[in-house]
Amino acid sequence: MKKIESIYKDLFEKYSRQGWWPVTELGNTEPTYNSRKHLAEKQKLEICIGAILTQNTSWKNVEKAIVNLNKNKLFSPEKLNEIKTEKLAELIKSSGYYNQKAVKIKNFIKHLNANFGGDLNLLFNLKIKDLRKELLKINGIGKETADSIILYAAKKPVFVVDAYTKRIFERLLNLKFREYDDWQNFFEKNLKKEGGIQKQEFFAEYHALLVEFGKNICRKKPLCQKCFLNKNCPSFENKIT
DNA sequence: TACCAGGTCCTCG
DNA sequence: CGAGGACATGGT
Repeated sequence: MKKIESIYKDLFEKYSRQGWWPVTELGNTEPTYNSRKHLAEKQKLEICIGAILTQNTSWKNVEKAIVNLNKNKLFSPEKLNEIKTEKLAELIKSSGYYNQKAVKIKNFIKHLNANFGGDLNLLFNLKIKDLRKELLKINGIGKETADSIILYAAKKPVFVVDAYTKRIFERLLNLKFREYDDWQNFFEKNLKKEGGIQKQEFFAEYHALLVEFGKNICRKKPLCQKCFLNKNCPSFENKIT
């Protein structure tokens, strides 16, 4: 078994299923973790907005913003189109960078409405490559945010690379790439099955597990003593604990 | 108190 | 290109 496969196995055995992406059940206001097989329109939009809100921000702060948006029934292309940027910024304040993020959300909605008639399914019908290109046209959506949307809202198999992913594999495998796409290619090539591409569920789970591991153990200042993967970790052996 | 969090864009050199 | 800065709240 490849190292990145056994790392997944160890993480899953330790943390079990993460149920990403957290989404609000219809009628409620707070997002919950509970891998849904099917997402309502409203929930897909919530994931897109959530992906923007969580840029360089802890999820707890994003949750408060999502609750506000839910209470105001704003997760619809029409409502988000109508609301003033300043008003939106106020509602998402807890997520930080709120002025920028309000503009980013508006940019996303404008693009969706102008080019896809406000229909996320129409956008998500694009092939992965085209969908990614489309999302990257929007000012405020970078590669990680685009891939999160593709993986968790459109439910297509892409490997999301975030700060945790890079940090964890730099330490665990001495892995280091300059470009985001090089990181992503590494995982997608090495996690490909013989029969074809890996399942979306697997990439979704792997990314979520890495976040959990990165938050609890492989922090910026890592807790190597507590780490259940330190056996073959070069960073641990080098005493960078 | 200082540091960190599920990044992205813009501006320089 | 690629480094460096701006954006900002809330938790530890």
